[in-house]
Amino acid sequence: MTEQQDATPADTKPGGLDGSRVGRARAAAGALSRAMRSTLPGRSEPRHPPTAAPADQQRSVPEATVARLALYLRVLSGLAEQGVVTVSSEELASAAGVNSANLRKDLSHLGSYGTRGVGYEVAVLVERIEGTLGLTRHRAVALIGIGNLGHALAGYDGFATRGFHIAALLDADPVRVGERIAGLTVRHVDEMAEAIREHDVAIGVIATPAHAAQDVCDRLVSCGVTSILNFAPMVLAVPDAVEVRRVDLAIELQILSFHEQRKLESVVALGRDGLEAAG
Amino acid sequence: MTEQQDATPADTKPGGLDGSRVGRARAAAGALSRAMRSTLPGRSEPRHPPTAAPADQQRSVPEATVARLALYLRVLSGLAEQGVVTVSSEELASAAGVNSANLRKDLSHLGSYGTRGVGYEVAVLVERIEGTLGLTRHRAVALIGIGNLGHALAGYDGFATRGFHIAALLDADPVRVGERIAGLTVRHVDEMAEAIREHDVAIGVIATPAHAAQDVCDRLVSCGVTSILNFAPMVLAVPDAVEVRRVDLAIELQILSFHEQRKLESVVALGRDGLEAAG
DNA sequence: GCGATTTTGTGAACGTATTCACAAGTGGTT
DNA sequence: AACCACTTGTGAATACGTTCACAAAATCGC
Repeated sequence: MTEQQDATPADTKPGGLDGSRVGRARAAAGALSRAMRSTLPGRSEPRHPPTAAPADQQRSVPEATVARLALYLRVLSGLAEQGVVTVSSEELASAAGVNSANLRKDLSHLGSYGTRGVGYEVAVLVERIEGTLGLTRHRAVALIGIGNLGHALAGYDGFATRGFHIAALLDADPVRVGERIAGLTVRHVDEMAEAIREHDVAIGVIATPAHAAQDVCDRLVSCGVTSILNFAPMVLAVPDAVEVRRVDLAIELQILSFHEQRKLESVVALGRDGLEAAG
Repeated sequence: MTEQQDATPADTKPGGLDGSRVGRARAAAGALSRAMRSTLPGRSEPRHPPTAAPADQQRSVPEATVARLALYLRVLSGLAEQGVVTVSSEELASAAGVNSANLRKDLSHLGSYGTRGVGYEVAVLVERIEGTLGLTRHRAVALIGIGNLGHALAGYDGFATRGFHIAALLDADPVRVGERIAGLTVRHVDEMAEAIREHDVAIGVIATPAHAAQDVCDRLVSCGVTSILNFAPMVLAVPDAVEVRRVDLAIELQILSFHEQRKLESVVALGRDGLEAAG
């Protein structure tokens, strides 16, 4: 997965200061303002003494596991709807497309509640995973950039179904301001601060064109938003404390293209080898 | 990624044999059409003899590297537009949000063409990366499911800009068939086979509701498509030889939610520790 | 209650990915 | 030509992630 994985790149600073964000030629690395960082206690979470509290296992859930937990949750919801009460690691794993040992290890990170010889209770797992992912709290989302993609996202009900609700739609284009979508009115991006405060927004979703994304991102950060989902095809610079996840459609296609290419090459290589062997 | 990242899940096997896929009540993954698989030569690419051709370094580019190459390409295109001719690993890395050693190692996989003391020529890198990712070939894409998201994808110009072009739009809803979007007419999904043959489609993009996705996927596979980008919120079952990448918006939000949660907890923990220390 | 069977939870082995750190080139300057 | 500042390319070290394999529960049938 990866990829997607680190998300908190280099550089920082919202405001002007180092306006040379990516400057001319080389200024990319430019003056890295390391400001903030003040708090974070070291990030690598030393090992906790064996005296740690027994109940809260959810320290140190590996990143890769987190992504899969969300996936398990999806599969489990489906099972629950079908009235399935218990599920074995083997069943759940194959429905999620992962190795069952991997699944068990993942679940063990949240202080697993399975029963040997039986499996896991679907309801219990759902509850534990939701707790770990923080889905019991209701999280408000602001969506910025109401173009084609923004429209689609605003209308996407997959958000609402799991504790997220879109609380604000923002766009810079006066023509779009005032439009009503999915029960919300599009507001101007300059009202971002109010909108975020009003609805206690925790997550910003950027669906603007690339050229506007960094500015929108900086504004979100300065409003205190520390989690951003970025659909704009570019790398955002943010302070360490802000978590950015990028969804890049063109890159996904390029990765697929690579695999197509490789299949082709291996066919060619096989053919060549065959000829060589035969010649 | 993440993540996002493995994409070719567990199991397979065409025939019955291990019919016990996932059992009854728990039949989440249901009747998986496992057809095909016929060809694939073994997937794990044994080690090649040391006599391998010297020029084609592109065997064994690690998965994680591939994802980043696409990212570098994006950054490099931006630099090229700005007229930048050479770039150092440090500059490029920080613009892409990765470690510079990591970047150099990535580039070394494609038989790097940098100059010590100077850096890389932007144009050369672009060319090498495009070659490695197979972007020199023109790749036709079929998009299935023309709802909100499908519309947005059909209109997204980020596809066209890098060697991909949407060759067919398909939907199961007769109401949508006939609609014209971005110069294409929506055809009925039953015409998939013709459409794919006509345009030599290499990649399928699924933007249908979850309940239709597996069926569409099976059809794509039976038409010989071996690369699929799946936006439907579910795990697709496919033969080993087919590469699936999933883009799941709700899961992205849930991962962000987890990090929000963790920040919160660490604040709470710090507070508690502080009190304990003080008390 | 006991053995057969199932399935969890996890140590250990393995594999992949990232980062460090530095020798070896390169171009520019004197 | 000798030096300096810079930057690549890569071995070695480290970190992270997955899979294996099996002991330790748990249930069931008798």
